[in-house]
Amino acid sequence: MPTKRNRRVTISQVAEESGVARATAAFVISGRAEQLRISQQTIKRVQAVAKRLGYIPNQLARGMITGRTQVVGVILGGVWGKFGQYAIEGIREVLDAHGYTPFLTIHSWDEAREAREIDTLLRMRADGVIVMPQITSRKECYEPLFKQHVPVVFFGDVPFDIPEALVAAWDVRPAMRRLLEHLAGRGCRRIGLVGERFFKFSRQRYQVFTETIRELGLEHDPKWDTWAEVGDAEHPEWAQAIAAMPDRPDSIVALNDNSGLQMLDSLRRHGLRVPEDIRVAALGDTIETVEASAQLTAIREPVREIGRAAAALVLEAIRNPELPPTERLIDAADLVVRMSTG
Amino acid sequence: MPTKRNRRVTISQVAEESGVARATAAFVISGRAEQLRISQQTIKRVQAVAKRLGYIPNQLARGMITGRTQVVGVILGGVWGKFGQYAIEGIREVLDAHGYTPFLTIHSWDEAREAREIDTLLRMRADGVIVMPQITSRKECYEPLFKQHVPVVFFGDVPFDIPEALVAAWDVRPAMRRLLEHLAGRGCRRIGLVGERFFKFSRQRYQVFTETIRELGLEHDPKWDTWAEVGDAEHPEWAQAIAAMPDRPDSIVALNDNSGLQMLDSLRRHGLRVPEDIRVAALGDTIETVEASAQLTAIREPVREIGRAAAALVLEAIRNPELPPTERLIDAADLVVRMSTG
DNA sequence: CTGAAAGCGCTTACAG
DNA sequence: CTGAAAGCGCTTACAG
Repeated sequence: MPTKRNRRVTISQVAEESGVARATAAFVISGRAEQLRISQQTIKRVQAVAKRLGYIPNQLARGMITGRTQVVGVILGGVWGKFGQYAIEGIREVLDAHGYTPFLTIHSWDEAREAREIDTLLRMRADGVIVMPQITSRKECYEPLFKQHVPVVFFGDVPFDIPEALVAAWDVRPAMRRLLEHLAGRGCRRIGLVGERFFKFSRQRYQVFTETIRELGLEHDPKWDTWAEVGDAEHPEWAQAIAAMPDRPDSIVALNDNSGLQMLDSLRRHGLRVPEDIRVAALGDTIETVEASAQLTAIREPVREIGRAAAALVLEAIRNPELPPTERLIDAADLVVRMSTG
Repeated sequence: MPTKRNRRVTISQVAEESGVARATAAFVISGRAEQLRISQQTIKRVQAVAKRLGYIPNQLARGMITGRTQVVGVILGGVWGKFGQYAIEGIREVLDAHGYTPFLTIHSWDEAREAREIDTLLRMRADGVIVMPQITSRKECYEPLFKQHVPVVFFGDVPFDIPEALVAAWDVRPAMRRLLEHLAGRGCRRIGLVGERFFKFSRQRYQVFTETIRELGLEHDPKWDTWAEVGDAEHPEWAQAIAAMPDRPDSIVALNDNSGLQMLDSLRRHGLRVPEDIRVAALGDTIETVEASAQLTAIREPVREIGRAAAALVLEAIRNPELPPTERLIDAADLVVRMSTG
């Protein structure tokens, strides 16, 4: 018989080779040697042997014992655009500092896929999960995580049927104000809106929108609003009603850049010139569609910061299972002026 | 004392609740019930109980026993551009079909980061690794994987000091031919080149370039060539020499789109008009820099297909540790004509 | 510091 | 099918 393949160096071998007890070696390796008042000399020796033998701790075994894998699942939509990169970097920065590893997965904007990824993370016994929810996913999708008491932090937004959750997201109030002031500065007075109803925060953003309109003394008529009813579909017909209005708005605020880009496209199809006839500005600047977004005035979402907040929150929840529902809101209002507002 | 947190349902509980032996339950759950000639009735019962209890197998425990985690580490540069998305989708498609899970990590074009990610995958006992090597990384970086006999498949290219490896990459010969024929069709005769020396395949691409030049009866003078000596740095000075040449080339082929984009920029800085004075065309169309790449004629790299090949190869290597060094080359020559060739 | 021991949740031969 | 058992590699309390 050949020797068993993949036979790795174990802590027992390190102990034996060092001439110490297994417990001693284990304490040295896990960096808690002081607890046992182990001499510096012994520590050095064990460390040297571990290095020489190429010892690499088995996280599986560790996880079995401690009940902690030190892994946090991260479910993204996909790896398009800068959004994902910044989000990951922010998340990783914080997890790293606390000895946790992100386990990155991707739902590709597919509900079934998202459910599968969640199942995988559950089997892998991730200690917690950070998820950018798929736009049509509902509470049911995350139920398995809740049932197993795996802390879930929602990144950016929450399905609206999950009223209480751990959330790290953008505080859009300052951004909304900045956006509307920018439009007002361009002479706009009559402000319409375009957005997607699916998420809780999208709805809250609408409220922020109407409140800010009022504060700034601008006009808003709900009949100028356009709401997407389906997830990813395109909406070339959106601007049809707007184009036909005698008293149409002079500008449109988009609750996210995706709907802003689609509105931009739709306005043109229906013969409206941007920015001459109508201006468009969006919350969020994730640049999914590149050429188009180069034309859309928008406010950058502080993705990296939200990533950090999300990671910090999931770690808190891992440490304290009793942590109540929490919303961490990051404000930022970094305006990028482009063609769509002239 | 509170009950221990995170206490999950175990196979023993499923067995007990089903009134069968633990071994029986284990066989049913792992889908090998026939081996023990377990009755359909028992199978149904155990499955029903498992479902009712919300049993989720512990992959850690499984991995401990079998020596296989069913996890394949995937190390990408980052999640910018379409490249990553397509690569992941291709990889996942194949891994999924074989019961493996991709463990996605990102080196962010940082050598130290790449080494850390590798260490993490080693601790997690990934069964194999697919890596898009960081451009300046050398053999040393992957040594820990080799030492532990973890199969490594290089995606797209290999550091040049690793002569023998498992590789899934693009067969650029047909693409090169297509690109040069396209340039010839635009009246080009004198072809220069720009590229990065760091990788093995970049070097091979040069050979393919010169051979194809010869086959097509085109001209090439090595003094027209530009080689990047450093990784990610920008090279605004690149075109200086070219602009000054009395007998300069009428077109430049880039060995990847990044160097093509930089050359495009550099040519303009030095007063050359593209495509009037000089044309540029690239191998690879990963669209990292968006606005710029909208101008660069290029041939798409078959990233999704390479992903599939890479995944298939790593699975073979996991099954057969004796698998000799292998190169899986995918050919594709999907030309996208843009401004840079007029 | 040592040494023996229990136990994490599972797989897997083995005798019945 | 059952039942008892070994073992994967580790952590962790415990008596010395």
